[in-house]
Amino acid sequence: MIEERLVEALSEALRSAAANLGIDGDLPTPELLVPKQRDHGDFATNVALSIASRAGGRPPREVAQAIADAMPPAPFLEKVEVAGPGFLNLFTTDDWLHDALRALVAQGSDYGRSEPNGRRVQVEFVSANPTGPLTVAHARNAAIGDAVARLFEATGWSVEREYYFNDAGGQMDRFGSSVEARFLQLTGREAEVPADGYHGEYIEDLARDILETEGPRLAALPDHERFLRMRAEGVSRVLRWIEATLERFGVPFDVYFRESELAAKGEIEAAVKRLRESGKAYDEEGAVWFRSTDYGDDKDRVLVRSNGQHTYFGADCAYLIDKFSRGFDHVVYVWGADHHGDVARVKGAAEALGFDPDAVEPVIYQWVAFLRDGEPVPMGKRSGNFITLDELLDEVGADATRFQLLLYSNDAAVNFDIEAVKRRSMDNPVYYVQYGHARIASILRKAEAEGVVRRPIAEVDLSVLASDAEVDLLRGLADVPAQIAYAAELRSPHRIAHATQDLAALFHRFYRECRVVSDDQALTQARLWLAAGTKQVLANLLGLLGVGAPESMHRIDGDG
RNA sequence: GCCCCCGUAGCUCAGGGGAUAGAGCGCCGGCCUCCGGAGCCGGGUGCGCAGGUUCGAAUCCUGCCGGGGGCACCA
Repeated sequence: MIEERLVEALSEALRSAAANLGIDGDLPTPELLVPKQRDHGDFATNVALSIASRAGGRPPREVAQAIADAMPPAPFLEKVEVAGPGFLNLFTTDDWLHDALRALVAQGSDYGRSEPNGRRVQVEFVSANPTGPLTVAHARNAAIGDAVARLFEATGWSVEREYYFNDAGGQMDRFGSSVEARFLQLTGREAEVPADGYHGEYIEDLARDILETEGPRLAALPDHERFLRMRAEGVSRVLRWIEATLERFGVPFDVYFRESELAAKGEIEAAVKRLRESGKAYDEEGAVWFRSTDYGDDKDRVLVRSNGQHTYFGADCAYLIDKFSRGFDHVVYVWGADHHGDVARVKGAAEALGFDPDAVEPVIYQWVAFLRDGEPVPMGKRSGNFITLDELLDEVGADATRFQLLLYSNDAAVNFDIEAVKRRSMDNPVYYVQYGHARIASILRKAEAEGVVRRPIAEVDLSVLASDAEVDLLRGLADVPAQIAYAAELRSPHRIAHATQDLAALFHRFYRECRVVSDDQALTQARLWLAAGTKQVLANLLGLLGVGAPESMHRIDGDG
């Protein structure tokens, strides 16, 4: 809010200075930056530098001075200085920081969030085929997808989380055959799990559960019927596992979408028809192809195979139709690095189908390698050799897992050392942040126990918060809405994770230097509100990551 | 071969074209008569290489080098 006012004032000064300097044409909107060094002011702008070349050879500093001289009075603005090559450094009074704290207290859990923008976005993520439990390989997708969804929510979007799965493809057939074989074995019949089937122990668990709940009579069904039944029984059970795991992980889906619905609704045919009409689909060698090379793909892609079955990509096109038919303004796909090659053709397909390709947004993240004390953890679902997400959550806990997975840029391939993350120490920064929150909670409890009653913040003089530690903390709190907006714009939850750490650090320093509850009642009141505001913001930020903000933490004894 | 991501401190990673590039871990040294020491303070080294754009480049562009991943009518 102060930023807007300063930009307004700067714009006015710029217009006036430009007229005097003989600069015509469009003027840029001055951009504010926060200088790294305090003596460079509270805010700065390089607008003089960016227009100096248009000022008839005048040095940038002279242009900057002209703008400074033309600055109208602005609320909270104390002085303007010309510095360096031609920066304008803006020095503000602390009043706006006090206003920011009051706004934060008034808005509570809404602080940092934007007003509803009336737009709907679908975030599709995880989307693992239900051939087995979710593994650690799915964890980053779930963490990023949910956090991105939360960032959309925080910036005013109405969000739907969707899980898409293939319930009828070749992979599912092999899964079905595997379950069927185990089931037959349990009923005493000769059967082999196909070599390319699923050999994990959990397949036997599924078969046993089906046997217990459905009875051995299923073995007597005609072969094909039995196979279909086994596949369906297996899928529904695995889906229940997946839903339970995701719930533990704090990831609620609104819709589980089966691929088979697309064909059932006739959307595969509709997609092919629309693509043909747009001239982007053609027949060759008995198959139907999409001219994805028109959209930057390196080769055209098959939509419908020569045997009449649609491809995954064909289903993707139909799925686009389905998504947009549900009225979303924007659809997001959260994809691992292996899908980067799909970006061009899916956006291309959207365009060919008559949708805005910019409304189709893949969020790509790089792989995470799971280690145990530096040794890679082997993966491989078919072999049954993997760590499930449930096991990871048992070992590490949901909060530490999510925070660790959201700590790095989506573009960074990360290592997740299970032993290191498990260690309840500074090895996992989540505890640093949560500790900050718990520490504030403890202070507030202490104040209450001592009978200190917080007066309404409107009656509290916040100007007593004058030390560096206090002002820095106030600044940190005031900057949070901008941080959230920027993280959301970039679809970068890791920025939020870093913001929580920065804020916790600001608080810990404040705590060290400033005693909150003291004999000075005026100071105590102001500091209690500062602490309470910090607690609120830490909780809000952690909430964006799906990480809990505990009121207390267990003390660590010894090596914990 | 083509495509995507990465290369910043000993390690793991932040860094929005701006001024003196940051954090955590690890290492060394301090700090509890006091609201939670899972904390605080201090100590130092770095943008892979070469060009280009710019008043200004870790950031944008090109090439090279190094690391990771992906390129089926599999579905």
